[in-house]
Amino acid sequence: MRKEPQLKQGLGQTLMLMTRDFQQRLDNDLSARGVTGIGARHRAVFLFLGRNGASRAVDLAVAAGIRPQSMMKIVHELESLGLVERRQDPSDSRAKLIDFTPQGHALIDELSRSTETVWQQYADILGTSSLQDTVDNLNTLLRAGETLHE
Amino acid sequence: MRKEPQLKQGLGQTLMLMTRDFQQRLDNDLSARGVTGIGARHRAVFLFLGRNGASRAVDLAVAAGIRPQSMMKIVHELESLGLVERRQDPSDSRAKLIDFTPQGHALIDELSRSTETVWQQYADILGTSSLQDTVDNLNTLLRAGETLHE
DNA sequence: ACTGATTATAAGATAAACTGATCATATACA
DNA sequence: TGTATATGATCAGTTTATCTTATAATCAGT
Repeated sequence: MRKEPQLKQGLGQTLMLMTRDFQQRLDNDLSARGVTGIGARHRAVFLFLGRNGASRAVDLAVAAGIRPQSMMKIVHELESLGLVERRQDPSDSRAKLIDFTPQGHALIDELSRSTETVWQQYADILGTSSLQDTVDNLNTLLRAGETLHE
Repeated sequence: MRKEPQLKQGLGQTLMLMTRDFQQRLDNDLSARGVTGIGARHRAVFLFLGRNGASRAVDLAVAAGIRPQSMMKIVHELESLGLVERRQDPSDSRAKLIDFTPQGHALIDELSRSTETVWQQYADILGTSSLQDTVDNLNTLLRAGETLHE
């Protein structure tokens, strides 16, 4: 019915919709295993902490591409859910380190499993190596533009 | 400079940040040629109309991945800027067709030129064929998941 | 010690999308 | 023909996510 999209003009749209697609698949898988009430921005924090260990709010914000003040709200929400805690950074008395609580540790496991599931769903469509190439290419573009956004 | 932030980002994060990167590059290029005040969601409408011709609000909404009620607001904004107009759809008296005004036509040209520029920036990093493959793969994933989101 | 940068944080504003409801018209079918 | 259901546009109000502005504490370099 509708025309074939012109890829050059549709790149922005493709990226936006793929972002949604991924998050929706993740939502679906998490819901299926009974994990609810944790949105995409919460998950971003969790996955970052899982990869990088206890972190400062400012680093979480940079990774999420938002302001530290905006990240505070997310952290407070996770804190009041008992999933993360803030403790003093011993190396800098201005800073606080955000880290998992034991409950948070349980959740990161679920989350990791779900991201793995979605990855596999994508791999089933594209094949593992094409998917890997695609993600590598995106990350290459991202790193190339890193200096651009400050 | 502080610690390295993102060496191995998760896929979700990569997609989210790439979406931002693209929009930011587009913003930069448009600003450089004096086009301002048109955000990403406005551009999405414009590019869709450029590809598909006069369209219904509901189709614009689907393409943007948002609700028709949300799309209304965007259309109203573009209308009050004199960039699009709504006219009766002759084939369905419930429906209205959203289309460019002459001013809108001028803007779509600028916009096309800028998307071309950003595409070229990316091509300079990855090479044309890798970039093309990457976008093709994303679109494949997107089409595969189309039935999933309704 | 002074200066400027960094970190956390609060408060309020703004943006962008949502839900729910209404109205008009179209389409299917008994 | 008439009635039920679906579609399309649209409004009002709400929620969510982020931004801007501002404050206070601490750090690092001169």
